[in-house]
Amino acid sequence: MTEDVPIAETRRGRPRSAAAHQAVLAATARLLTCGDLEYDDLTVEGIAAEAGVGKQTIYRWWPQKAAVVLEALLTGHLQLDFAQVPDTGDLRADLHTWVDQTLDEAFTEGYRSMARSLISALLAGAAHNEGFQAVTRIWEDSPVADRLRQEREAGHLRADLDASSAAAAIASPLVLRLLTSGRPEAAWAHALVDTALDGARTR
Amino acid sequence: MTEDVPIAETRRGRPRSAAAHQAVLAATARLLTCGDLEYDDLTVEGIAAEAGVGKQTIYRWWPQKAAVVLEALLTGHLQLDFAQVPDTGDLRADLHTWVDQTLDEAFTEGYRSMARSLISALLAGAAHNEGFQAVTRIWEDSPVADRLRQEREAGHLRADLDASSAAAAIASPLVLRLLTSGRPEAAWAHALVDTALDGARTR
Amino acid sequence: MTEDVPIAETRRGRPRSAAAHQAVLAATARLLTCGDLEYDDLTVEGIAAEAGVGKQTIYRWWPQKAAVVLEALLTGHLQLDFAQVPDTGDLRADLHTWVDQTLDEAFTEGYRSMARSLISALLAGAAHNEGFQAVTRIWEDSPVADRLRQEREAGHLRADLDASSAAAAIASPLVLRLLTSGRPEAAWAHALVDTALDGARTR
Amino acid sequence: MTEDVPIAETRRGRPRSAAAHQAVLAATARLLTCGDLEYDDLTVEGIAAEAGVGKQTIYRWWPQKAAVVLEALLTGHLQLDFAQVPDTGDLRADLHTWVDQTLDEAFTEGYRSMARSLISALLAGAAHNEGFQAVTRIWEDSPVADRLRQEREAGHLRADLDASSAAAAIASPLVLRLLTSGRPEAAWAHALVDTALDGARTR
DNA sequence: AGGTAAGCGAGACGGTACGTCGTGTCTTTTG
DNA sequence: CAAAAGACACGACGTACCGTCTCGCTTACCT
Repeated sequence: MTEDVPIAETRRGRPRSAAAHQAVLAATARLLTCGDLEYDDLTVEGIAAEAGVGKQTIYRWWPQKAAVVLEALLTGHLQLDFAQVPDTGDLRADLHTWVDQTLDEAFTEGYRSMARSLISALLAGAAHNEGFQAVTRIWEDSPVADRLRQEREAGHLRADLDASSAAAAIASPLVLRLLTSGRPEAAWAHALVDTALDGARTR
Repeated sequence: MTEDVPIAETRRGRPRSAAAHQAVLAATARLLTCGDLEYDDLTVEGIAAEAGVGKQTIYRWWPQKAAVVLEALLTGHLQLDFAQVPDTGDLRADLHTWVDQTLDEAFTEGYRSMARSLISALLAGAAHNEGFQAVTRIWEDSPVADRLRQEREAGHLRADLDASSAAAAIASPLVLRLLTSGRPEAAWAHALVDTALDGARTR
Repeated sequence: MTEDVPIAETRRGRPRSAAAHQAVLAATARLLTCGDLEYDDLTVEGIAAEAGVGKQTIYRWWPQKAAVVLEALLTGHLQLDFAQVPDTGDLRADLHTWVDQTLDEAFTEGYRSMARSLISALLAGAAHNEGFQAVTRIWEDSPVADRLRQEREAGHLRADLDASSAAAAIASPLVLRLLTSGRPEAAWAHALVDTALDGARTR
Repeated sequence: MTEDVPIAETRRGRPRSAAAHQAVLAATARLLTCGDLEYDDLTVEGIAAEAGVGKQTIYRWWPQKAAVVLEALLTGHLQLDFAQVPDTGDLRADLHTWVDQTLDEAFTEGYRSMARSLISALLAGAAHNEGFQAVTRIWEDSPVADRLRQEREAGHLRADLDASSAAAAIASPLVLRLLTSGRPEAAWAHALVDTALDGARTR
């Protein structure tokens, strides 16, 4: 996030306080996680206060609020991972289970506000900042993609399968539904898995 | 958006001005479309000024900025539709074409800021407002869903296919990519179509 | 205030409501008296609501808020009289008593807010409206003036005494002190009476 | 106005900008004096704009509009002093002259709107704010009081005369008249002086 | 060892927009 | 046809944050 290319160029003056840096990221994560704070309600002043840090210290190191959130995300202060895909040997059943689990978790109250925080951050930041593209990895490089790759190697799936794309076909619709507050029916979600596995065409 | 339950309950006092109502929606669309205005830069005061309307009139009828934008969207003042799916008889080729077209359009500058406007509005609003679920229709009831239904009726697709779900498997990943500013590679997008049609499994 | 000369001229349509007129004045007095409402906090909307009357009905008959208050004052809906001057035969003692009483009353909480309401109204109105000069009568034609006139007729005071002016010399300083929230010392107030009776010059 | 208790308590953070402080007072005086602005028409937003200052800066230091005006008054940014009392040796003639001058000045248009500004400020503020009692000094510590004190020391007036009280007996009625827009007759005003000097009683 | 160049918490600064409130006008239905 | 109800355009209110700017420190390198 912050350009840290100290090419032997020893900086003069007081060095950056690592403590302040961490405090900011931790405060950000704390506010988004525990509080009932949406991303939009998150303020730089609020972060500074929570972190016990001067506002200027934040502006010195991050160009905008979204950058703070993104760094909190990428450094793991803010966790937003999907559940693991179980492995019973039956891919279809495993993915159905994963989809159900994911929806269960997603529509748990605490999680949802955090998830929306993430996506709001993503959007607000991504609109103007190239670095934010990384966020798509969250669903495109999800455990689902790993499993699909693994099954492909085992020869159970098409050899030319684009695992990332196929994972996105399952996870992206779920993410968008998660954001719009309407929990989809299980059948709809299972159909996503079935379509991705079997295709729409008659076999 | 506005409760229109005309239970013969004749309202007293001056009736709501349809002109003001329309002026607000039109002004909103005008600002987002023609101007170089992002959703975040759109202000209630700005809408009121552009519409020649009192600020209070907006707050009287819409709880938040996002609701105004949503209504502008749903009433067609703000157009954000997907392209039509061409019909050459070859479903796969048609969908590939549609995907390419959609990405071309989406990564046109003017369109993108408007599209992000939509989704930001959606998110800010959807988090707390049940009415906003309607926004999912934009991609789940897209022309792709219609085409899939039509092909299913013609017997070219599985009879038990959930067309909405399958359309989402194609459109949702595109929407999310659109929001995160990184244009996906054509191969990735085509793979979405192929997975949806043929499935991941070996046939 | 309002021309109410319905000279047998049978008007068509719904007759003007005397009840509404009275209700407005009564509501005004009620709000200023009982409530903890200052004049500035008094609103036309508030009066209309309290009176169960349309806002327009008020604007139809009075040009401004101050005019309503003034009429309430002049018609006695709003009482703001000074205490009577006792008559023990000793003018000086009587005026000292009156001054003490007036201050006691004035610095009673309920009274003060009403009195300030009056004066605020007076000022707001008087600045732009000739009719408001009448308000000066409250202190210049106070019971003190009457008593001075009476004593002058009895030959106890100078025959050429301007009773109104002399009464003002006593009452006006009290009124201004009342408005500025600092209760004057009794000695200062008694000195007002003594100066007015004996003059500043050595005798 | 602002608590200036410099208890060696070194304040942290950026110190208050004296420039902004002065700019606000100057702008207030400028608007009330030069403009055709009544006190009621004076807005905090207007002051901020005229002063080139953020609105919050005003609210940070003054609780209400009236307090700004009062401070402008007390610091001399806004001049509202009475004329000097001439000194020809003849006290009565001098006071008559002063009264006439004061009324002439008071009923000059420019002055009056400013004067009402003062009193409106006074009232709105004084009702709830102890600090506003200072305003009474404007008429009770007027040049008249000084002159009376001086004459008392010279033995021309009663040794026990309360000069402040006697000055109030002359000035307060004038102030109230000034506020209620009716210019009193000269005779009435002269009678005030005569009563204050000679008393009402027959000598 | 002292000088000096940052960084630090704090918080005031000029701004912009917020969402609310009150004004005085207007347009309905009701009596 | 006036009165009630209440929506309307307008504009000020007081608040919340923005991103910038002093302050008086503290820290750690560099003479």
